[in-house]
Amino acid sequence: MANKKKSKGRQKIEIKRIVQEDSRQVTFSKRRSGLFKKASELSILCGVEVVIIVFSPAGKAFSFGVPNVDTLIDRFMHSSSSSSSSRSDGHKRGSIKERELNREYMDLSNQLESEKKKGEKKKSEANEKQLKWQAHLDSLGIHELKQVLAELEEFKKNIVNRADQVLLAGTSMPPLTGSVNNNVDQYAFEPKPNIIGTSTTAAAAAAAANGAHGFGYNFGYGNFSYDLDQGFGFY
Amino acid sequence: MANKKKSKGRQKIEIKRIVQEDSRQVTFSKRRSGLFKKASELSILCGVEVVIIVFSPAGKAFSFGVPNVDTLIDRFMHSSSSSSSSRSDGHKRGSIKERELNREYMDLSNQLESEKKKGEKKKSEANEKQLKWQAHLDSLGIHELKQVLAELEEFKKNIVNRADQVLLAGTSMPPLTGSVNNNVDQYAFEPKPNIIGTSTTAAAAAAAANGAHGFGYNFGYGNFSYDLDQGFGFY
DNA sequence: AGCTATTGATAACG
DNA sequence: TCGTTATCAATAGCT
Repeated sequence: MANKKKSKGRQKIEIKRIVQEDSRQVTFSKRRSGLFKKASELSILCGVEVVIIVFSPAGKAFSFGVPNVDTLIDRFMHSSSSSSSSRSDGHKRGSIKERELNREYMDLSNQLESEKKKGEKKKSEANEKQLKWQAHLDSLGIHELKQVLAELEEFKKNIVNRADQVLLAGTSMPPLTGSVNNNVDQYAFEPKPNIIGTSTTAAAAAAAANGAHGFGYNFGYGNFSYDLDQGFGFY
Repeated sequence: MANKKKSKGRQKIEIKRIVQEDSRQVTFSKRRSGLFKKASELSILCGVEVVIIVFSPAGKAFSFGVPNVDTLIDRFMHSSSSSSSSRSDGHKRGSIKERELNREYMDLSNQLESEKKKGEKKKSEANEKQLKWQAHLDSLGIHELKQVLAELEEFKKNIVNRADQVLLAGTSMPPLTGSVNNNVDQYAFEPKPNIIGTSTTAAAAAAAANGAHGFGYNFGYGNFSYDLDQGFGFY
């Protein structure tokens, strides 16, 4: 049958950090390109000036500007409070308009996010979950398995971080970090980050997404589970 | 029934200045919106920082920035400039020198860290799970954490084994050992004090879930997150 | 501000 | 990184 598809074509994706390094890099490249193109079109179609700057995690800056980046940035800074440090505490001159816009984006993203909720039952015994997990594993392709592995790595790193933390705070023992892939994220476990503006922790909306097809892994300290919709967890 | 089309739908257009005042305005509005959305997605998907400024002919400035417009512009200016683009096909990226960027990035993070924390709690099932998880982790001593790690390793092995099976059974692929380069990003909502024009910042809910308040892990099949206010959770 | 019909962008693969 | 293709997402033209 000549119905052999050459590829699955574009698939829908959730807007959240791409874990796989290479995929993320590819997407970054493609989308940055697309973004610049869009900006270009906007400027031409509507006769407006646009500047975009993108900082990659590595610290590289990619910029785009019509008619010219520097000029526009200059103008922007002169037309607004150029004092760079004035955001120590949340909102300032919050106009109604900006508030609305913020909300707009919130809603927008919420839509994208809440799309993954097709809640079902949940909560079954660990054994049952484990069986499902096995079944699930069997159904995964190599790519998906790699994905899960990658995620697991991240998960592990944070436990390691937590361990290091404990060590630093208390007894003195050799850090676990040494035995694990370093490259440990600095912001991992210990909470410090904070948000400046509004923002209702989106966990709420997502939280509604109640369980589903999960599976679990039982061990000494509890039931470690992984849920298709909810991810890893302890019970 | 005469299947009357409700509209001609989208038609192909040339990328050149839209003459019709009204249409141009509408397009400006729509496309600007789309551009910001794309930027938001790029920042979330790839964990990068983005800033966009659009000057309307009237002199209004519309801006978008993750995590914050001013900060990024400052960084950009301090790191040098250049690299612009003009006209239609403006795919262009300019490499900016980096070096100090890392340090500045750190400073930025520290600033964000010292921000005030707002406490708001929501009760839901998921939230309870988060609390449980947090409590669980906190209660663990270094020894237990090591145990968890060990279990995690075993857990991983199972996945790897499964992957190997897949590999053996199917096409051959490169070794399956994905070390993940994690980079928890911090986003902040922060309306820019733009005098003229509207300013938006939108990491949106997805970003919040991804690390604004704490940090998040995105699993391909679910999420696992830690929030300053809500602790660990999955959804 | 909504609604489609289409075009345009791009995720998954080779 | 580049090319292909199937899909998904953005949006031009109307109301």
